[in-house]
Amino acid sequence: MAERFRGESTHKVDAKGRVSIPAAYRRVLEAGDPDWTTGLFPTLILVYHNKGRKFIEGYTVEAMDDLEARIETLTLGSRRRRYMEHAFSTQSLQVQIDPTGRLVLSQSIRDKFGITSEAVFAATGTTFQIWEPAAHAKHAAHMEDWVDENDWTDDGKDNFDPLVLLNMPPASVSTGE
Amino acid sequence: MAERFRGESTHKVDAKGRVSIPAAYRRVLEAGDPDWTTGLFPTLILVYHNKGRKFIEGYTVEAMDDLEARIETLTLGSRRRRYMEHAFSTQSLQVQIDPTGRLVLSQSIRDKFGITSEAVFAATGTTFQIWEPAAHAKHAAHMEDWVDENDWTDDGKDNFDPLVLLNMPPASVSTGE
DNA sequence: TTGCATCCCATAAAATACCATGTGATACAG
DNA sequence: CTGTATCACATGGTATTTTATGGGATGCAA
Repeated sequence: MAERFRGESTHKVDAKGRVSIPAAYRRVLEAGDPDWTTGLFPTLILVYHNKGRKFIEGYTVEAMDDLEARIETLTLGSRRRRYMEHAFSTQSLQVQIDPTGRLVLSQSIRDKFGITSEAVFAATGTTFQIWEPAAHAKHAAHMEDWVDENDWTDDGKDNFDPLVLLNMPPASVSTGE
Repeated sequence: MAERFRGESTHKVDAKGRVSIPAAYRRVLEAGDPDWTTGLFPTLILVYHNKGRKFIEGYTVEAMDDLEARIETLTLGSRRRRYMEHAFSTQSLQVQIDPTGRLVLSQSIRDKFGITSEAVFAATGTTFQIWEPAAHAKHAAHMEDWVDENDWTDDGKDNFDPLVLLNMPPASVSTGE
């Protein structure tokens, strides 16, 4: 099992757009970069399409290879495939961590996500997200609200445990075609 | 079946947030870390989301792999899935036991759970919990109250045996979507 | 020449490694 | 068995190393 991104933290973004990547994430990026060896600085991929999301998504080289392999299983020339390419190839960029553990977010990307002096890093396992702090807070509150709106168990709303979410049949989704 | 955490104990937390892990738990953590061999120090995962709970939860590497595999069966992009990722990846961290059998709880985590000079460790089988002592006492009392409030058998409240709890159909849950 | 993007250097605070001790449990020799 | 040596555990302190963050100088391209 590949190493996974864990944890969340907030970091300063300076006038040049430099941000420190949480040290714990660096270990994962190193492990997920086939070309990395001690002394080198790992490469990662940032996906900045923002259809339905307000964060930049960070992938290890390995994780992006996997995702691309999955995209390539879609029918060549299909809309779905073109859209995935648009979202994950066109609107992404490959960057390298600098010697002090930082990466640079260009002005245009910062503008796109409203990032100014600080950014929140939130891990989700195989990827991590970079958010404008207020947007992240709002998103987190949204998720809590969703949980609060439902009565998940016979044990009262105050005793919700996320694990009950595993005890249910998956929700169905439309295929869109 | 993997080894299981058992027992409870209280340990000092020093100014740096260091706490000894009960020696008995260490054996379980070692057994549950695929990379561990004699002489090494096992890795574990701490989950600190506190929706409906007031404790930090400790997982072996193996137990967390299992949980993640289950999370990955949820539909990618569904609310449920995102919530699980938020709870168990974003609000978690991987740590390693140090040579003296301790782990470090950062200031922010200690603040979140009100932990200051002492912490209670309580085993629950596949995971263990870390509590602020007073919160743990309250929680324990709460559980006893719950038992006392119900008439479980025809044998009178003073003759309650927890094993009767096994003689009941599981409670149903809502799907929330 | 002005706006960026790099590279190099600097530093305070935080995290980690390293070393030390008392104490209780355990093993072992006599 | 019984005194003693050994070991594991819980806990404390100090020394190093990593982080996170800042600034300036350099190169280049619009």
